[in-house]
Amino acid sequence: MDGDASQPDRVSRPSGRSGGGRDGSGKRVGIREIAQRAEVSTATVSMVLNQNPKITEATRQRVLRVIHELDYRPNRQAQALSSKYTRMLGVLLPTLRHAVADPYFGEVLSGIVDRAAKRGHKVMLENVKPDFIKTRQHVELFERRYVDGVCCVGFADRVPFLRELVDEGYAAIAVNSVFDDLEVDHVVCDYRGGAEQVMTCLTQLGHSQVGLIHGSPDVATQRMVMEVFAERTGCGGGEGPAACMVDGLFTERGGADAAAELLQRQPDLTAIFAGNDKMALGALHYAQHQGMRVPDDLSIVGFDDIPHTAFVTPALTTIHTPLYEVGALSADRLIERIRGKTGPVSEVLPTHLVLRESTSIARPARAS
Amino acid sequence: MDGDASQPDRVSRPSGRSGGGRDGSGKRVGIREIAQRAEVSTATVSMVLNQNPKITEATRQRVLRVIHELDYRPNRQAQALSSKYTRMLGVLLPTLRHAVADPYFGEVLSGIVDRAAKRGHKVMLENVKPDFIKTRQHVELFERRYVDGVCCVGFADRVPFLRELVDEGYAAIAVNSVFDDLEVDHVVCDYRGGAEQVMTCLTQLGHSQVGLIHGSPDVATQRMVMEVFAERTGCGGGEGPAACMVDGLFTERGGADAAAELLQRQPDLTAIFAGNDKMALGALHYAQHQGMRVPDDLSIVGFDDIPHTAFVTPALTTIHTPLYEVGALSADRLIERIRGKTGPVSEVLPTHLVLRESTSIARPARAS
DNA sequence: GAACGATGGTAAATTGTTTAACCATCATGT
DNA sequence: ACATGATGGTTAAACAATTTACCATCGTTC
Repeated sequence: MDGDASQPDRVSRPSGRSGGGRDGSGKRVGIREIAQRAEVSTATVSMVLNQNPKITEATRQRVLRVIHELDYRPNRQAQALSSKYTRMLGVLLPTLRHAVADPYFGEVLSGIVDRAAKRGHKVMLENVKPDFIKTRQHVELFERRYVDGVCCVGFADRVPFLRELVDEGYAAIAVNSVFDDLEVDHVVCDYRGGAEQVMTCLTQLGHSQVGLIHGSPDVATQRMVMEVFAERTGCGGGEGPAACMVDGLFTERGGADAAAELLQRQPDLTAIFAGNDKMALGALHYAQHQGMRVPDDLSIVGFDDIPHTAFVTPALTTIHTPLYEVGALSADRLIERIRGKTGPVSEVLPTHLVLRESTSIARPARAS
Repeated sequence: MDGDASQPDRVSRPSGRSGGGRDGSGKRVGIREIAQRAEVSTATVSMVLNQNPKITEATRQRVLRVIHELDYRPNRQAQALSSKYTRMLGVLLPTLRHAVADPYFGEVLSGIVDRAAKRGHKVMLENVKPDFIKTRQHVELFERRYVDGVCCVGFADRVPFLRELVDEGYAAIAVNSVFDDLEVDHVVCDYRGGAEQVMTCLTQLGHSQVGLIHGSPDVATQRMVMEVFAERTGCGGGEGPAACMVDGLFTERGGADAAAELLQRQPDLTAIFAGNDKMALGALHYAQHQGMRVPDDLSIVGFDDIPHTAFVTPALTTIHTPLYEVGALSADRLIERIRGKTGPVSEVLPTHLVLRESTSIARPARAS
């Protein structure tokens, strides 16, 4: 998939295992034994391991043969110690417990882990609780040489630790989030574009009274959705709280409550747009519970296209966000940055509308 | 929480940062500089770091002061290289992509990460795909000294790699799973007990026609549920497939399909017991979709008590499994095993019934 | 006062790689 | 014939800790 020569020391499995890479006396075999048996220096072996082109094909083969014979595997700690890199990526997640349980994070995390593995890197997980920052674990990660770089997933604006890392010159990337007052590498889905598509779709279906359930406005991507919504509806652009939008806290429960609030404020609402699928599902649940028919009485649109949305009845119309790819690309870009590639990274991946069953033409406006 | 002196080298943050642990010339400060400035040997500093009681309180303080002044942080790779331990745990998950999206794994994983952190360990994530085994990454994890031990979460019976690890003498623990033909440390919830409670509850409510939606019979914990179910209902103990139980594949979709199958086979069913909550939710969804009233027409019981179950309508009666604790305890036991504690580990954590709204007294049997 | 064991510390070896600097050897251009 | 530049390696010094002997000192005990 990528012609990337970035798995230096992965050597294919030897045919005859001789006890898991130990020599006769039971001691682990090291680079020295290989060098000895192949009648070369350890430097040469190291260069073979790292595919240094300086080495002739002939000697390369000779060394490789011995490596296979002795089932030699380089010690990662030693490699990390003497080389500049640990080949370990950190993934920072807030409140891991609930984050990991979310399909959203599952996709992103898988993308990161898979791509990192493909590039010869491992991934370490960190649960970022307030205590984590307070004890300065985030810099410790770098200063103690645990990792070469970190992926930050799911943080809201007020995370000073990210700024600190960037300032110190450590490699960090924001995964599917942006921070407008901070220049940090990031890979995000096109939330703005997605929101536009939703609004266009709803408009075409004749919906003029639309409510928005957004996640925390501390999250820049949610603000984008709010902005687009405000531009398109003319409601909510101002300073104070607007009648047409309610915070759904990113959760199903919150989405349900927000839907209740919206419908109470504006009973003539014909459509609800939610900033993520969980909130949309909550709204759907609430509406059905209230005896409303979706989509006949109320159209609902989500955001993210988590797997579950296709299963629920009616299947949810939503915006597909390529979260797995976001994770994968983040890992790629982070690794490049680690390897010294400079220049700001700012990738925006396209989103698209997935039209399913939870949307339809607006019901005629109630006679007033 | 634990009086465990197992975070040797975490030193509290220095007051005056002098540039992130670098000396005047911009070079990272090492144990040598500390030793020099404190007028002791590097061995002494190392011993202070590792809380070796051999060191006098007076010198300990002197060294500590210098450590704080210079903002020194020991290099983890070097520590790992020269000591016997990496202080890294691996977590092996099958098909990470979907696994992580599951609240089940979220809880377990959080438990592992939190407890590991508390014990001064980091956690590495591995996505176990067929290729992972084929390229023998599982042994590489140990032989290349990536990890000291691994937690295996969510694997079915036929995972030869676990046996191999155990045979080679590597530290591994099965998290919430058991393998009856393999003696490996494990920490599990009491599935048998949970199933008994469910059956007792249903019996008391007067349900005599109960169907079971189980997960893959390749998973020992599901087999336990199946066995208890068979004992209590007298159905399904034999060899061939029984009318009263269907495989729900652990998914919502599968649960829905299984419910359809069960109800078609036995229209007089008054209750369905599912081996996990997702399948139960699928069954619930199907039943409601068919116009059945839950719990009036059909009682449904799940297993695991994932957060979502409390939110759905009707809220699901289920068995609470302490998954976070399972993860945490697994990390504990694994670390103990790594440190040389021998003897098989076999912890069974109690489960309990959470009675919510999806169960009620059985509807009267249809007049035949 | 000599022998002895504890106490608190040190010097030096060890861990297993990478890498910078150096060095033959050989083909090439002048 | 000779300086020149690649080519393909080697030597030895990092890398940054831990750990194993070993050692001096001191307080006891007989």
